Amino acid sequence: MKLRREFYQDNALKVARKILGKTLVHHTSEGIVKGRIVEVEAYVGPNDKASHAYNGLDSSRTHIQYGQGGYLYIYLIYGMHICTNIVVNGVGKPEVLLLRALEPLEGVEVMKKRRGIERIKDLCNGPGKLSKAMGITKTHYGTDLCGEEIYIEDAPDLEETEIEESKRINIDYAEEAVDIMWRFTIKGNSYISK
DNA sequence: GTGAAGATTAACT
DNA sequence: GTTAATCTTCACA
Repeated sequence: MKLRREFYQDNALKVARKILGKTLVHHTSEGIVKGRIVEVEAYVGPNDKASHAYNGLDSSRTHIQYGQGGYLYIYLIYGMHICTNIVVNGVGKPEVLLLRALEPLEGVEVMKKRRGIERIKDLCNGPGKLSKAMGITKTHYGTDLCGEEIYIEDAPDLEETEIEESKRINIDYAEEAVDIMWRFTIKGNSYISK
């Protein structure tokens, strides 16, 4: 069962809790790959210094964030890694969720081939890694998650006690925003990033 | 047109 | 723990 548009039309912190445990699906020419979402971070612009949309910045890169939820926001970081984000909330609300880690479920052989490694636990335990393993590239910027190529499959909601909140990672430049607990993980899952 | 910095990763010491 | 790899984007002129 594919998640509908309504799922994404809510504030980032709520959607982050709901999206944990759901399954990201990508239909590619090499086969179908699926991964369970076990770690996300919320970026709530324009008041979040760590967000690319901080201070209401609406450039060609961030523009997709201002549209309605349920679309992919993709960008290249450090010249070599792809980061995959999901736009949430309504028009005029630049809020996104950064996918930080997945638990590989299907198409594991394809992931191994793309990543060039064998250890399953290392396939998707980081933003750049999961993007490569899932076959997501810059060309997927703006892809509609309510379409057929990439979407999220529904799964039962997790118990509150299974969700762990913590500080976000690698945003030291964001001053006071570094202490906000906007990273959400599934407690005890061994596929989350280091 | 130019320059600085980054929501990371892997391979070091 | 430290560092190189590598290129897009933004801010300014």
